[in-house]
Amino acid sequence: MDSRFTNPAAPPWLPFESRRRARDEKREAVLRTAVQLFLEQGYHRVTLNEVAERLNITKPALYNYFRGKDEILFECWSMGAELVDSVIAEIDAGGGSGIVKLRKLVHAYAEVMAIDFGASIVRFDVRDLTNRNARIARAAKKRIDATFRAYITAGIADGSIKRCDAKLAAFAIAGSLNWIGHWYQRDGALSPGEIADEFTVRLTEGLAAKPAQGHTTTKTAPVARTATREARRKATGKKRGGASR
Amino acid sequence: MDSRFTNPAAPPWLPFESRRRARDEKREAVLRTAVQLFLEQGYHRVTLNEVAERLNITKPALYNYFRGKDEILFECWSMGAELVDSVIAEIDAGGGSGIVKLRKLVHAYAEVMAIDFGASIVRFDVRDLTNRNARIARAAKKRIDATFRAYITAGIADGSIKRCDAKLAAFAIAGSLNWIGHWYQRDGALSPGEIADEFTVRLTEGLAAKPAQGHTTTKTAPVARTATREARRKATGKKRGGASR
DNA sequence: GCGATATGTTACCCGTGGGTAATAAAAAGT
DNA sequence: ACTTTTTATTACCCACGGGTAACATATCGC
Repeated sequence: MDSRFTNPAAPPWLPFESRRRARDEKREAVLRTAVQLFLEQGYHRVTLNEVAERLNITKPALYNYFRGKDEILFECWSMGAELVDSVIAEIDAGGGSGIVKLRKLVHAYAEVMAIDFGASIVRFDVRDLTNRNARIARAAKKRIDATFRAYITAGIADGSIKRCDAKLAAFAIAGSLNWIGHWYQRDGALSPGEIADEFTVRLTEGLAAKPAQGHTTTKTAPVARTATREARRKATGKKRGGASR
Repeated sequence: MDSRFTNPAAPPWLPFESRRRARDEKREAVLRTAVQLFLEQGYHRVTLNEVAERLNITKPALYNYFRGKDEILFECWSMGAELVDSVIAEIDAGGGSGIVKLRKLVHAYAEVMAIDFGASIVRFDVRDLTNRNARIARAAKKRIDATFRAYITAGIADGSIKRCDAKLAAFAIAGSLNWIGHWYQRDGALSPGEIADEFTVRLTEGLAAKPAQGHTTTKTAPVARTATREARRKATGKKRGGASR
């Protein structure tokens, strides 16, 4: 079997092979490679030469797809943010009490942390981004935190969650989940599913008004990329933010 | 009142003032300044010139106290690790069931995360250290994690904590606490004490076998620097690790 | 007071790595 | 088949910042 299909980050530029794949595929291939390297070694220790080398191209070729290193970082980050956004959108679309929504969020968020792009949300340093992009990133993080808080507040209101400081409870839960992004590794003993299941009960058992009503088999559909990205992709190659940098 | 006494990181090199303070005081002043800058801007964005400037000296002067930037980083990290070590030592010295020890640890650890040196344990990237120091750092982190796990295991054994996966429970709790180091800020709405109190109940209420026996007023003495550092300080200026770098 | 040691300073080196021409070679359009 | 556009390459620039050498000046033991 061709390793290009088994290796998640295999580059479409295999030497001496047809290079006629679509631009977007290549762009994403860059991001997949970059996010791996960034997580592995840390943004500052990864050189663009290194990224390019893994893709069987050279550094300047990257500039056909991105305006600079920091934009690659931001796009990786963005991919992760979209994962979370789609998760939240789906939960909001569905119904349920506060505690049910919270449990869904905890479960799905835990799984996102086990994905490279997902982990990048919490492991990348927003200070490495341009001012403009940093603001976007911070706003997104704030929205995510607000969602945790909203579900808890809703749960207290509808009686499914017992009285507590929603702000601190959200911090505690989100912190615990974010930390997964720092210790999880694919080849570890725990699968993303196991981690998500365990964290779902562990992080909410103290909050539930009732001792926990049987197993929460209300699984969210496996995280998938949405189409929201499509639109923005077309804007590539245009000017970068004004007051940034 | 002289700002030197109110500002926590005021340098002892005030211009045109007597510079005859002890070497160790200056060394620590460097660390206090460095840790602040590192947390504020991130290790890679802080230049040694900048550190020196804040201390009213010049870059090469720093090399009288440290062998290089990474050693400064490690020593900052080390200060934090000692805070945790002393906390654990104190708890181990005292008695109590598993849940009591765990609560003490959670409370004290939360407070450590609100201290610059404490936050540095979780916010600095071990990959910025030399191989030798990175090993030391990783080992220390492992010991801390093992302590959380040990208290939980002990609690399950003595019946004060209900059955659960000790490994994942420890990850959940430690993650939540570590995350404090990422969001806490001195000028925020929450005081370290409030955070510690809230986290102590929030993170252990789900684990306790009994619904929580009144307020846990078993406060650990405020975190203080131990004397263990004294010995090592004397070794300064000697050769650095062999296979490192 | 006087040499030895500790602690600074100024001036410099140089490796690193992001970013940019200038240019070649495919792909695509017509 | 030809031009045009896209995509990649080779060769280079240069700012930045960690680290060092050579030198100046306190401080201290005696």
